[in-house]
Amino acid sequence: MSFRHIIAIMKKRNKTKFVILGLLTIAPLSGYGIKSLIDKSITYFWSESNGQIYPTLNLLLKEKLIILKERQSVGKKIRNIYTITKQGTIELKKWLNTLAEKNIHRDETLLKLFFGGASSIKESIKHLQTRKKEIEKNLKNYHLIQKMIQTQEDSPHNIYWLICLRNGLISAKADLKWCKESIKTLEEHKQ
Amino acid sequence: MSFRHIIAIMKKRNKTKFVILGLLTIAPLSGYGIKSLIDKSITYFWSESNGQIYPTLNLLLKEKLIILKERQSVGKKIRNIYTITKQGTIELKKWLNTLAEKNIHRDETLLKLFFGGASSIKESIKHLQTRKKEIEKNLKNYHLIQKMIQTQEDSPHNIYWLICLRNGLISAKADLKWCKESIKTLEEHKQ
DNA sequence: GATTACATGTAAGTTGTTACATGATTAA
DNA sequence: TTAATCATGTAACAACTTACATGTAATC
Repeated sequence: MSFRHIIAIMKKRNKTKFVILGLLTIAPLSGYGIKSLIDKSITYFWSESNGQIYPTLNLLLKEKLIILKERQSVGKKIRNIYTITKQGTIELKKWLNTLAEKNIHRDETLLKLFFGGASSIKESIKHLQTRKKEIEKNLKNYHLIQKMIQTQEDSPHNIYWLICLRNGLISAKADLKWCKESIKTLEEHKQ
Repeated sequence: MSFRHIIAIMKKRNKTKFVILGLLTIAPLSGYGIKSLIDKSITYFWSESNGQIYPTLNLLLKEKLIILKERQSVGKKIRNIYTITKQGTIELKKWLNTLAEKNIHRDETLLKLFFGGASSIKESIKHLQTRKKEIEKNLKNYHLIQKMIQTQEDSPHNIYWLICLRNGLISAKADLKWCKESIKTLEEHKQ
């Protein structure tokens, strides 16, 4: 036990806090609603689990960054709807205006391809084909989301949502191109 | 405390193990060598910290998937060089031939852009410009790595490394295009 | 009558990073 | 002589997932 262990270790940025605050600027939501919204919208670049959401919700309540707007109780069913507070929007804005940390992305498919020499061309092609299918599925979904955003009434969020969506579209298309090209390269190499 | 907590919870896939095994198929390496090689090669799609590498190295020794090939001792300096065992290559191959888990990628920049409506156009453009600079830096590095691989003698790894590199190049270019386009969109929206 | 969706929450784990300690060697 | 690089390792934490418990309400 040395000195360094006594002094406080650098606080980690709990991003779940800001994801929740951000979503509450769109509409008041329950914990369940937050999880569903994440899975329907930002899931392609961000995800959260219930084990993160519910405890964070209580933390935010304690810090007065959100408040319980409504507590529905039909029979024994409980439903908590939260709203962001003024202090909450201030904290969110502070974080939004802060430089993003360098994002560390981990891609298991690429890792397996990198070590392809220790396996076989056949297996590597299989990984690429699985990836290809996944991208094609995502692409279809992106198009659906795009229509949904474009047909809804104008909101200050729309421009930002379309930008994020466009990132998904462009990246997916590029990745797809790479898949096709790489499958071809490996197949030619086989002969 | 219920039954579910007594029965073993599903084992997690320790991917650090396979990263190390994979790198040892390229050459015998020390812990330090492994860390350096990761930072010079696969860092764009995979990273590991010393806190993961050294304990895993001892785990792999215990499981006999690697062996201590050489123990250099000049003065008091210690240096452990590890080699992969036959059993190690078998385990690696097993993992390589297994479907990759769906990769969850978390992108803080996109998250901040998604909530841009709670901040300002100016701040959102700033995030995009930071991203743009980062990609441009990466692109330069990709070109350097590409030359390095292409000028070195032919090895069974080359084709796979070039495929991974090409993913970096294609993705980076697509992302850069998106950055430029999005900056323009937001700037036009300002007026 | 069974399944799915709605709804909240936690225990127990795994995974991963950070910030050090320790000390040798090499280059400016 | 100072700084950087080489080299191994760990304590303390933060972050995150999984697999449940425990219900209600709606729908097929």
